[in-house]
Amino acid sequence: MDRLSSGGQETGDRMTANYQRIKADILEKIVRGDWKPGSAIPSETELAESYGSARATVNRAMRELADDGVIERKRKAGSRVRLAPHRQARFDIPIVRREIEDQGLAYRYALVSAVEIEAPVWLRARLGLPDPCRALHLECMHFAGGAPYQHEDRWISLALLPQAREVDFRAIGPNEWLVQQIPFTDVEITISAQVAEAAVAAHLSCRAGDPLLQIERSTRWEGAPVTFVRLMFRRGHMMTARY
Amino acid sequence: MDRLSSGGQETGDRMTANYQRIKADILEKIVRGDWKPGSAIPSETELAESYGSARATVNRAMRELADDGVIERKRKAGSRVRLAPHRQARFDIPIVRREIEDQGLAYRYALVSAVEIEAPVWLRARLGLPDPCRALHLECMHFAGGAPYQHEDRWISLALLPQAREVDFRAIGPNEWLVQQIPFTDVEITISAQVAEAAVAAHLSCRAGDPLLQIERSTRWEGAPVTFVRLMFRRGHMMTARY
DNA sequence: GAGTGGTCTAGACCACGCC
DNA sequence: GCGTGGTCTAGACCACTCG
Repeated sequence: MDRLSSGGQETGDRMTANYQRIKADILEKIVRGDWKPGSAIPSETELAESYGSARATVNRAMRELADDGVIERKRKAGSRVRLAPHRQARFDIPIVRREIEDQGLAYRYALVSAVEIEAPVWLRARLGLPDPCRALHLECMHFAGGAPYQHEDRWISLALLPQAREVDFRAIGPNEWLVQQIPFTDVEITISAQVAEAAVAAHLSCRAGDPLLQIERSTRWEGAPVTFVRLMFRRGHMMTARY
Repeated sequence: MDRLSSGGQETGDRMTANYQRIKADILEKIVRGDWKPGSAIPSETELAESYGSARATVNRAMRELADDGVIERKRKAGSRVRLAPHRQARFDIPIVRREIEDQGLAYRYALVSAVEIEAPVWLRARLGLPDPCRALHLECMHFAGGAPYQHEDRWISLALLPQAREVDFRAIGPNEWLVQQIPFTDVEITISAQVAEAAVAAHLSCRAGDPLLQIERSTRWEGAPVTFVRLMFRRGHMMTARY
C-alpha cells in the first residue's frame, strides 16, 4: 500500500538498490517506534505486497537486518524487533605491514630470535597440542617510520608445518609466510590490557609497567593447531571500529 | 561438470544449503591452492553451469565470500582471490547486565554521581557539539557477583535528549535508558589500554597504575551527537572473538 | 563495445516450530 | 496442521568498467 518514495520500482534503480531502500524503510519504522522492540513485523509476503516487490527482495532486506542484529527471525513465529539490539563491532585485523604503510609510514621488520624447542605446557594447553610436541618460537619486531610499533611473540607448530624449519624468518615475517601456507583458518582472538614486562618494554621503547594493548590469536586449520601469537602494541595504540 | 558430492541437488537439502556447499567448495579450492591468491575465479555463469545450479545461488555464495574478505569482485574484471585475506573480527558489544548475568553472576548497578554542566572542550571537540552546550555527566559502577566489574563515565547531550534531566539514574542505568530512547544509531568504538587513575582504581579495587582495558564509544543519531561513554574494565578483563 | 557482477521477479518446494 | 522463513530456479535488465 505504501510504495517507497521514488516512483521507479523496476530493477537496478538510480543510486540505491530496492532491497536497501526497503531495509532502510523498515529500520526507520523501528527507530521511529512504529514497530516497538519485541513486537512482530509483518510477514515477508505481506511486506512484499505492500512494497510492490518480490518476496526475495524483502527477504534480502530482512536477512541483512537480522545479520545486523536489529531483528530476530524464526520460521513459524515470524520476525520481531530485538528487545536489546544485538550490537557487534567489526574490527579490521590488518597485516602489520599494510597497517603501517597505509599510514604513509615506512615499515621495517626485524627478527629478534628464533629457536626450535619443546612446546611449553601452557602452549600445549592453550592450543590443544599433543604431549610431546616441538614448536618454533620466534620473537620479532615491527617498526613504523623508524619507531617501534609492535612486538610479536610467535609460536608455530612444527607438527603441522615442519617446513617452517627451512624458512629464513630474517627475510620474511612469520605472518606473511603463514598466510602463504594457509590462506584460511579458524581463529580465536583475545584483546586485553597488560603491563609491559622489562624485555618487551625495552623493545617498544617504553617503561616496564606501562599499559599495553595485547592481542592474542590462536589459529587452527580444520581443528588442528597451527600457530599462536601474542602481539604487544606500542603504548597508546588504539583499535577503532564503526557500526 | 563437477557437481557437489551429495546427489540431491533439488532445493532445501539435508543439513546444508546448496549455496553453503558451493561456498565451502570454492573456499576449499582456494585453501588447497587450486585458485591462488591474485588469480581469477571463473565467472558466476561458468560456476553456475559447473555446479548445475542457478546463477543466483552461486551469486550468494560468492557474495558471502566477498563479505568474508576472501575474494574481491569487480564488474567487468570478475572475481579474484584476495592477495592478503582481509581479516576482520566481530566482537559482541553486550549490555553489561547481560554480559554479567550470562556468566551466572549477580548483577548490581550503582550511580556514583550525576551532574548537569557545560560540556567541556574535549567533549565538544570529540562529539562535534555546538559551542555553548549543556550535558549530563554520570559516573556509574557495575558489579558482578559483588565485585567491581566496570566503571562507566557517561556524557549525555542535553541538546538532543533534554528529557534525560528528569530520569532517575539511580534506578536505571544510562545505557539501558538510552537504548529505550534511541533504538539504533551510528557508533564509533575505540579500544585501548590505559593506566588506572586513582579515582577509578578505588572504584575497581585495583591499584593506581594498573593496566585497564578501556572502551570509548561515541554515539550519533542521524549525525547528531547523542552520548559519549568511557568504560574501564576491571583488571584482567578480556574481549574474545572468533572468525 | 562487451562481459561480469548486481539486482529483481514470479513461482516453487521444503523444513522448522507453534498450535 | 499449517504459516513463516530458507532456499532455489530460470530468465531478465542494468550498471559498471576494462580494453
